[in-house]
Amino acid sequence: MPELPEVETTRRGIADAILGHRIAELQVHDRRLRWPVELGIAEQVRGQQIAAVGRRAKYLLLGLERGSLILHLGMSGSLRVLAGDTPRGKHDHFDLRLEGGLTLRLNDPRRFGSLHYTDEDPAAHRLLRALAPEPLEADFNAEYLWSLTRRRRAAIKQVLLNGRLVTGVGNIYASEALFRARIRPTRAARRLSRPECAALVRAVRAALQAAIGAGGTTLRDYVNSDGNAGRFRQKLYVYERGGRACRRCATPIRRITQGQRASYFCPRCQH
DNA sequence: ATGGGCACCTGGCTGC
DNA sequence: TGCAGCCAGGTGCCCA
Repeated sequence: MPELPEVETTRRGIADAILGHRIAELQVHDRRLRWPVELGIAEQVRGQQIAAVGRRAKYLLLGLERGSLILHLGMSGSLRVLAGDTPRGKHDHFDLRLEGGLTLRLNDPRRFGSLHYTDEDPAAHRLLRALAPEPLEADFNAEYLWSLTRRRRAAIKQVLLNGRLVTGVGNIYASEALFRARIRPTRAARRLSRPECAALVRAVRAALQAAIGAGGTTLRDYVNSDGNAGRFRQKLYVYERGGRACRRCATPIRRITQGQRASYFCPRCQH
């Protein structure tokens, strides 16, 4: 599910409600996430105040007084801020109960999400330390993309999905960004010209920012922290639009498979 | 070093 | 209705 725009929408949606609140208790109802939630976490976070609500790539970071909670929504996770007495439902994994009565609850049917705690700088955590630059920051730029792609024989779509090279972009926005940059997903990364790298960087940024502005994309089950669907689906150019008319030139959008995942592109607009 | 494929899950949809 | 098969927004890890 969530790519960077959905995670960022979630971050913004929960920040005001939980910032400055103290953790009364972390109640883990179902430890079974991508990695089993470590039992000691509850003990470590109890009583700590939430000092920051940040994001690194698709990870949410809750900065506490003495450490950080690192959480990932996987393919199907969503976070809600709820009244503490809201009944639990299927696939609810934990409640971060706050003093004052609210609770931050994770629901994740497919269990690809995760929850970790670290006392150290979260950037040094094993899950975060090798991540590429933030796509909306200045160090993700044409020069960066150009130099890293020079030796890459892999398709540019695969490069966009490799979090050590580019972060925040998942299957939806990889196709969307490539459409905006007019580059075919199958092009070998090393064959991109400098101007194409520049265009792709701009396209990645534009696609992510537009989606953030619309509260993310809901295809099936994603909900924002307010329980509502994202509104970006209507604005997608190619994703899940196989066979339908290209919004730019009316040619039917094509669907192909790359690395066992769907890619969509316009055979006329993209080269 | 790079790249390809698999694994981890549940649920919804399609077609027989 | 039932059931098998396929597909889905992520990403760490193993192997060649």
